[in-house]
Amino acid sequence: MDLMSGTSWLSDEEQRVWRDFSAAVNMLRAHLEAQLQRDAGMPHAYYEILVVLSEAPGRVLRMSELASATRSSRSRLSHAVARMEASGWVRRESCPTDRRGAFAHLTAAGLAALEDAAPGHVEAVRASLFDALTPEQMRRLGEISAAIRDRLAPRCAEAEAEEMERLEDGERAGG
Amino acid sequence: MDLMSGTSWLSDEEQRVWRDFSAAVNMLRAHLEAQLQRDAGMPHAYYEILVVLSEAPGRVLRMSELASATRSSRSRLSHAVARMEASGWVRRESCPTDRRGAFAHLTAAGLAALEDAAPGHVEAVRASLFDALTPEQMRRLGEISAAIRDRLAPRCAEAEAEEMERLEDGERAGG
DNA sequence: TACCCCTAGTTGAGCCCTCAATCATCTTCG
DNA sequence: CGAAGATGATTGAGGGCTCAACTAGGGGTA
Repeated sequence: MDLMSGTSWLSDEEQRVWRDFSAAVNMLRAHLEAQLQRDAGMPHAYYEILVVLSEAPGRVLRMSELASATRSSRSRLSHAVARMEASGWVRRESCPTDRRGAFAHLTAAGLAALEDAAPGHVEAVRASLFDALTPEQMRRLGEISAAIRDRLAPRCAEAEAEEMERLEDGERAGG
Repeated sequence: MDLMSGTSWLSDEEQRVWRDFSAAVNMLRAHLEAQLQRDAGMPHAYYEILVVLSEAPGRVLRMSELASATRSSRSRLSHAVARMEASGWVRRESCPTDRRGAFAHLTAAGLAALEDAAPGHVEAVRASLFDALTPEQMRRLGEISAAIRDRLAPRCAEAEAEEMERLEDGERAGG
């Protein structure tokens, strides 16, 4: 058997679903990103950071926890928080018990920025997503999303683990 | 009545659906983007351009048509095609009947790059999306996606039209 | 103590995207 | 014809993201 014929291509229906899904998601993302950027002067990723911080006890979180809560890489979060600190929305403080660590505090200005941004964003989400769906579709979308999330979440850990093994094993395979 | 109380916030269920959806979509995008970048050395946006071009009659398309087929801005497409031309995947040619216009041709190298990239990408889509869903969920996702797409597609045109009107009308509203 | 490895976080380069401005050309209409 | 405006496409600046390298501090072991 050869490689190409081993590939299982998408059926017509799968292809149609994939293209519609892709189009819908791209348009939705672009729409919400533009709304937030235009009306609140922040990218959606920063909005999510503000939301997570605002819900944390004391409105403080370790950088690592903030990264995993926003499903973001440390690097990305670090860049983002640096910029948000320059905007006065977040303040960084080093951890006394582990001097490698850092806390990210939501400032009053950051909370205010979030409160300014939220109504417009929520309305945009409602108008572009929920208003397009029946209640049943909304419920279905929740189930489908959870299934995709649960399928993908372990993969990230797996990928890391495999990478580890590969590095540790070196090359043992001969033929 | 005041502004804030006029905001209709999301219900608990809406909020849960939105967060799951958001997480699922972000993870899926990141996963597919990384797979394509790692295994084929191209971003997903470029892959889509190659797909659309490969399906066009003669494997040629006007820049504008390519832009609208990929739901991309002219600017973005222009940058992308410039880079893809440097990779030898696309060749640009000016239109003889309208000298403002340009054609984008898929080259043999571009087609080869697409054919190399496709199996891995398709398998990633299958593994991370379709394998997570039952056949019924897949069908539902298609319907939901189409609904969102149809809801958003006219909005783009509307937004432009409103922008036009706003510019033409000037400010007539006094209060 | 010295060594080694692991973890927390930052940094810089390079790439892609958006926005606004620009260029060149077509079109319309007086 | 000629000026004004619309259209097709490009450009450059600025910002966010990823990847890989790096800094710095913790934790175990001999």
